[in-house]
Amino acid sequence: MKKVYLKDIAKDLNVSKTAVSLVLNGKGNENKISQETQQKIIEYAKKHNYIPNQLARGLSRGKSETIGLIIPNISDTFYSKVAGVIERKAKENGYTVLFSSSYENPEKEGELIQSMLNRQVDGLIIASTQQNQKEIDFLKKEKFPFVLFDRHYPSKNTDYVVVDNYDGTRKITEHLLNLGRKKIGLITLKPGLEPIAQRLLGYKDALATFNIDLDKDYIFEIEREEYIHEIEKAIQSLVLGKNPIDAIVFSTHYLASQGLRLLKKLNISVPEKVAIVSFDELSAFDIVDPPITSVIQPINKIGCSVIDILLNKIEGISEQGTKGIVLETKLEIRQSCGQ
Amino acid sequence: MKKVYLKDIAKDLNVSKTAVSLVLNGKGNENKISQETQQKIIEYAKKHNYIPNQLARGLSRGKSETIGLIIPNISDTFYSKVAGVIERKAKENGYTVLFSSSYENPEKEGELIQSMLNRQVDGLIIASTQQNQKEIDFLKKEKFPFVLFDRHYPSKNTDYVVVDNYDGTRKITEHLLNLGRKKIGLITLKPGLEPIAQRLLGYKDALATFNIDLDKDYIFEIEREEYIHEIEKAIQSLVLGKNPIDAIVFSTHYLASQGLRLLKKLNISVPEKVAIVSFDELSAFDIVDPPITSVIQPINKIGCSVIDILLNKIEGISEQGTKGIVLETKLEIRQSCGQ
DNA sequence: CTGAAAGCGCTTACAG
DNA sequence: CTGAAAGCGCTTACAG
Repeated sequence: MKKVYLKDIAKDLNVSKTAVSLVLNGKGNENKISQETQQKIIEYAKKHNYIPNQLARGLSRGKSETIGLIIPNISDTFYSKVAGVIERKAKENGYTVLFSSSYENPEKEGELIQSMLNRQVDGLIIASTQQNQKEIDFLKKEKFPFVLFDRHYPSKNTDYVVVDNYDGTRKITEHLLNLGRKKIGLITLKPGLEPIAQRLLGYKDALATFNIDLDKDYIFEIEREEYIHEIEKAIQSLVLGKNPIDAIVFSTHYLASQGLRLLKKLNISVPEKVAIVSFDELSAFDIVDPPITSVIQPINKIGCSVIDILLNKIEGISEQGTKGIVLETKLEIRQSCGQ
Repeated sequence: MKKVYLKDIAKDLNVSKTAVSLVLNGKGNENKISQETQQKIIEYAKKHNYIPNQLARGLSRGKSETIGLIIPNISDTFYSKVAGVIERKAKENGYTVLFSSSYENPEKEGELIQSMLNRQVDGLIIASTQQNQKEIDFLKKEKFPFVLFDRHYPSKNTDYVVVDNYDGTRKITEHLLNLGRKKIGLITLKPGLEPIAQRLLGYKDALATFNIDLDKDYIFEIEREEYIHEIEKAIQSLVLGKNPIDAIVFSTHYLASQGLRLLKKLNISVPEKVAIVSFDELSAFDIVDPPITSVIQPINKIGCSVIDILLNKIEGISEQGTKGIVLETKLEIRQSCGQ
């Protein structure tokens, strides 16, 4: 069975390519093509398993019905879950999604943006490394539809969807303070990303609210690629140092789980001796020993908001300016913070 | 800044489109285009931010440099991790990956295959619902490059990469038996998927090896979409029934974590009263209370093997027949099985 | 209602 | 070394 093309159908059925194209795109009626002809064409297409070439179609129409999704890492729970929501919503609207991971590498991210543009995606969704000013400016200048999520460029006027990282960390730190913990460490990542900056701020402001002086030795800013190694030093210093802490705030789920692993190894009782809380979570955090108190991100809302904004942009419904959405997080109190 | 095309470069530089195309595709030297001209073209392209249209390129060359990945659910850890590996490897070889989730819906899977074909992907990777004989046959007939993973069609002669589900479950069940557990329940999914069938077999054969009669009441085959609800009944029946078990084998990570949640709720001590083990794991299973003994799948190897086979197929290096790879699993003994 | 034709933006023999 | 031209497989005014 050889491949069949539009022209084959047209020839075999003694109609024009135009007619075939129109009918197969559901424009038969509005172009007043006889029911009989339409029937004939549709049946033939089905019978011979006609597969329209989207490349040709896209080229001709200047639209690919594809959305590009660039995230730090598809294997990370948070991103894979958001990706799931985005994909589902995109599909519902007739779009396929092309995804790629930047692995936090700005150059790679730049290349990915280029590559997506090459492929004529109709729009772009990016959880950025925040170090590609140039590309973002380019997209803006070209008025190319895109929306940032999770990490945006606060200084730039773009569409974005983020959660309130400041508020989340602040709430959770204050929760520890309310429980009487006074010496609270923070294990977070090296500066560079807006959410991380916000989480640091939230922690600091919570302490300030309770009139507790900030102890620089209580804050560890870890290199992401080296976190397994560096977090060990951080924990040891916080727990076994001269002035041991009684609680730790972890700014990501992987820092929290690794931190807990190490605390267990050191036989530090959690939460009795050291209470811990995490920004973001893993799906088993509720059955961990002890269950980890976490700041929960509204995954579904994030994905839906992103797609909504993007599709409106693509379809030109809302060209008036840009839209920034900041979503609330939710505190999930579990045992690790000492309730 | 308006968009620039091949023809613009050619015109502005007073060379032919051919020359521009050749140079930009790195074929300048082999076509003996003067260094000077090449330089000129490359600079111009960079300066004006020339973005070649991959749709046009693909259409013209009959190759899209894209791979389609169809999985049950991108949000599931296992698939998102394999997807990560596949994406990385694909990228290294110049391919972008188009991904879509079937959500275990055969019709949807069929549509996705069609859609990917429409988009002229060069090859397809599928973790199938195993209910699309027709599509698979079609791909085979067309000699379209594709490889199945995780779930394949045992009766069909295709390329595939799976793990030894039978062996994994058997090993882990025997481990329980060796520890003296005799009344071992199985909580698994309704039949339909090859891995699930194999896991059931492994469990049964392990019991047989130890001369233990199979008790039908100990096996619960759960409807996936209803698992939260159904597993509750299963656990209650196994644990609180007239003939309570002393161990449970869970055939997936989400069944295991949900099962443990329920056992905790019922105040059943694990592993003292009931030992549990899981096929596959979540990343926090080692810090869960108690840490869950699991059969680990070689994620990285799965992804690499899949890509290897597919790329060979696409590039026509190995047309001779099909290749089936069965990878070994690893037992990770933790506390939940009573060691 | 229908058909011939131009065009989408590339690549690639082919002739010089 | 280079250019004109055909072709990839569609869509879509436009003329009838």
